[in-house]
Amino acid sequence: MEIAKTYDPTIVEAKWYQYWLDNQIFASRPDPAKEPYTIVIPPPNVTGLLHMGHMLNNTIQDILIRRARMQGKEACWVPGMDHASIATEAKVVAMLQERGIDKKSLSREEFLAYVWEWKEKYGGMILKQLKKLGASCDWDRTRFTMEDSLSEAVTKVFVDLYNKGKIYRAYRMVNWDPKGKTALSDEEVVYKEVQSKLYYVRYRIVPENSIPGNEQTPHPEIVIATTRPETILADTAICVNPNDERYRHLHGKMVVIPFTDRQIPIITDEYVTMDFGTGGLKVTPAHDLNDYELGKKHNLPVIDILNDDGTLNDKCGVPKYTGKDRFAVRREIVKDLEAAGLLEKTEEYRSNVGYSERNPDTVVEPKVSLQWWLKMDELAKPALEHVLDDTIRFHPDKFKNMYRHWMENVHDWSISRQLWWGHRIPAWYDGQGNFVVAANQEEALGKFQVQYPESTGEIHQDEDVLDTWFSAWLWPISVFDGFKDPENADIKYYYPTNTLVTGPDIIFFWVARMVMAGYEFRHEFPFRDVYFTGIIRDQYGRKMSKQLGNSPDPISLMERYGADGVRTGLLFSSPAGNDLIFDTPVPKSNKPDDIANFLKTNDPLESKLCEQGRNFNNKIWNAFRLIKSWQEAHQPPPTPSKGGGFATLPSEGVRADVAIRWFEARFQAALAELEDHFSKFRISDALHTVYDLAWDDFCSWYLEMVKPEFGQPISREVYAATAGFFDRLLRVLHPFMPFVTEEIWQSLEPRQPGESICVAEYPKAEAPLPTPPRKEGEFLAPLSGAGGAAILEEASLAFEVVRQIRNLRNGQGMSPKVALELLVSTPDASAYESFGSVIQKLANVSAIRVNDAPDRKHESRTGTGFLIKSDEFFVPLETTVDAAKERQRLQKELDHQIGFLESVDKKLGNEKFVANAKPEIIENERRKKADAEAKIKSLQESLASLCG
RNA sequence: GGGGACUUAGCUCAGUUGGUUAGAGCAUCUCGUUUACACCGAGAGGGUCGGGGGUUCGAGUCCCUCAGUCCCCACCA
Repeated sequence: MEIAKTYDPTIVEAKWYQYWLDNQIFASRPDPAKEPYTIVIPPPNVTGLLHMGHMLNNTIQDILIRRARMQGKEACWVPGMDHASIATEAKVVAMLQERGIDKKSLSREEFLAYVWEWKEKYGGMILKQLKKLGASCDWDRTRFTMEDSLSEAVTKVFVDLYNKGKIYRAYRMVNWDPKGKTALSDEEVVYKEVQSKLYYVRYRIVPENSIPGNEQTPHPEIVIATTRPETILADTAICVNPNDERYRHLHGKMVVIPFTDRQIPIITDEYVTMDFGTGGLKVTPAHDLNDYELGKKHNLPVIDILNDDGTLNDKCGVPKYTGKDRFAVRREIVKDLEAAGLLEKTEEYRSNVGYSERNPDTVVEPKVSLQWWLKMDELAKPALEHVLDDTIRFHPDKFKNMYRHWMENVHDWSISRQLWWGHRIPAWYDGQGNFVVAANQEEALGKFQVQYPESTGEIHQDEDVLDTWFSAWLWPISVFDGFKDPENADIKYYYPTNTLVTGPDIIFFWVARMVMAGYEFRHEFPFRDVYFTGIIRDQYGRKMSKQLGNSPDPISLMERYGADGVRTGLLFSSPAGNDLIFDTPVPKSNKPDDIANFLKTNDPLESKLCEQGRNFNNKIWNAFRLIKSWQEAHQPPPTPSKGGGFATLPSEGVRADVAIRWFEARFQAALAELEDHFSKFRISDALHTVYDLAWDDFCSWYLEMVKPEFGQPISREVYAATAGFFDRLLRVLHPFMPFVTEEIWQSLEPRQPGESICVAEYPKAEAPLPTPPRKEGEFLAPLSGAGGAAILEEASLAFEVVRQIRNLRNGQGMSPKVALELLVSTPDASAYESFGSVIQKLANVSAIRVNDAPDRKHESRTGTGFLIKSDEFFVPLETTVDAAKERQRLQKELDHQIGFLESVDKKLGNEKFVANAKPEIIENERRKKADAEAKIKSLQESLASLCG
């Protein structure tokens, strides 16, 4: 069989994903014999498309779930979608507008028909894209927040919370999105600092109201600084600080609103800061939260001059402004004020302005309106407590602080939205101002008969829908039908879930509220661990977003580098809890010209990270090709040997028992490291561990050790051990790169139909064993712990020797093909007994003579040497070495050692160090001193002999 | 304004209770097309650990301070 030299993921990935689906590998059902491991996906927007954030987030979830599945747990990853009320509605409104249809011209039913049509057409694309990534979700469990049974859950919860007195209806100041024409929660407002202006406006004092005898007042007017001059028309008072001497004489007077004949009083309140602006504040209760509170305190009227779409209504009292947008009016009124001599001056000013999260160009208006609210104080208590006491663990735990701060200052949640796409609020009204909350119209009628027997006529349901997050916060419960049937087998088995993987940007929107719902409705936490991924940024440090056009297309990336390549590429640089910079080139701005210029000289899909991921895949692929070639090569019959073991074949050239024992020990150490990383959610570190294990230890060292000469056979035992290692290596790699590992695993040995590496057992760490006697024939004994540590130490010495010899050749410009002789002088020869053949093979050493040349320094032969710890090495060379080069090298090393010795001597000569440091530290310093002294002595001798 | 974090090689980051003269990957440079892999192999160079001060026998690590970057919360018009 011919195996391609480079791995081609394109065909392979689709093939195996289909195989996994066909064989129901990802399907899960409660199995009391197994421990459940559950993840619910953060449901992406139903009409959303995959972006880099999803890639990272879902890769991490997939790694966790695949590993758990291989560890024999009942792994269940529930996928699904969010109806994304405001985001989807905004998209459909825009789509209709393009088609020339105005939402206002449609009935609710007509509009919703369009949304459902849109959802059918574009919905769920993201789930298909997740399959490309390799996400091992149980697709049979796919849920949608607007499907019937989840909608029922929402209604049930609403009615329940209303009956408990936690949901209420009230007039309050809310954040109003004039584009979406809906209320928003505090969390849906994004503040941006913008350059604006501070306008100093003159308000004329009404003379009739001036105090008698004081007509010659020096202040016929009061100047007020404002950033929003258009709201002058909604002012209901001017407020100054009572202690402000400048305005004492104006207390209680009236001023005239410019361009109107409306008069408002000058009131006093200590709330006003004297040293900001002019020390005077215009009070606009309808359009500013603080003014609203101030207005309530002083019983001021509320004059709302804005329509729902942000245009001015006729309450503004100036006909020419009526019907115009607030920003247009701002420009106009500034001109008018100036013309009227009422604008004293204008100053540049930076201030924070709230924008709608979903309509990012839309400035949010504070607006008083009648909305539904959810009381948060009681819900927050257990949710806060159990994060602080680590019942629910945050990774990284710095997010606990953020969480605590929000929970301690939580405001009631404004849950109603003036939209159509979403869960309609289950409240019914009669025409007389009465209402009831009920699961459906029939129940509502019943309630009316009991509560309002006098009520007559038709009832109608609330027109508004609920905030998207009001269904999302139920997700870990509702996906298992925990509301519909609280005692069903699924919810009892899978809940609480194990791990939530999400971005820190939705910690308040979603995570905090899920915790609340968990305790409120199941009296238990919804997940044990929350892993917050970083946010993906571009090379300029900007968050990747559609608006900026700075995100590479994930599907194209996967087509170029393979899903496995992109997965590993992303994770190579994913510090736990920190943002990650993705390295594809991006245009500096999203202006068409910039993009065009950018594309002329840049490849937007070029990514060193993904390349590294792809190269890693290829490396594994080629290890496979090598091992496979051995399998197919002729193997000799089992080699007879003493004691049930085997003798190394000449073609292998090394003591295979040493190679095998060493890699076994190395593998065990890596497994322990992996376990540690995973337990701390250090996923990127875990990848680095398997990367090093596979590339360096397995490919560069182990395979090179046992590799027979070209065309020569390998012994059956070594092949079996190697194939066994490779199999286990593939298993630890599989969660990170599912496709390539499946492809190789399937070809490595004949497999049964339906068999898959996805459900192959994850390698377990062996219990530590005592050092096995190093007798031939016992090499297969499992080895770790003390025995493992010893062999790992011997190996690292041997590897250092190999590196030094390679380096020496390199420095002398010698070909690797020239075999060298190696003389060793050492107090402990054991490492050379076991690893001597390894050194010979990998460094191309013809013979090692250990403690065999005590007088080698007096030998007349030319050569060169080096030191590792206390072992001295000498390589005799036929040809004369470049003496100058060699001297330079030795001198450099000598200088380093002298400096090193000085620093050690300084420490040991310090009485306080000897008195205070821990004994093992001092012992270590003494050893360092002895080593350095030995090295210096040897180096000096070498230099001397080189000169002589 | 309140809170949190970060600043280590050209770049992206490790450095877990303070203890060898600080590590990795990428990039750069040198050598090598040898027989799994040039999506490869063997090497090299590159850091006064943001600045300053302190604690300590000893500081990348702990404390203070200054500077810069970022995030969250609040929203004095």
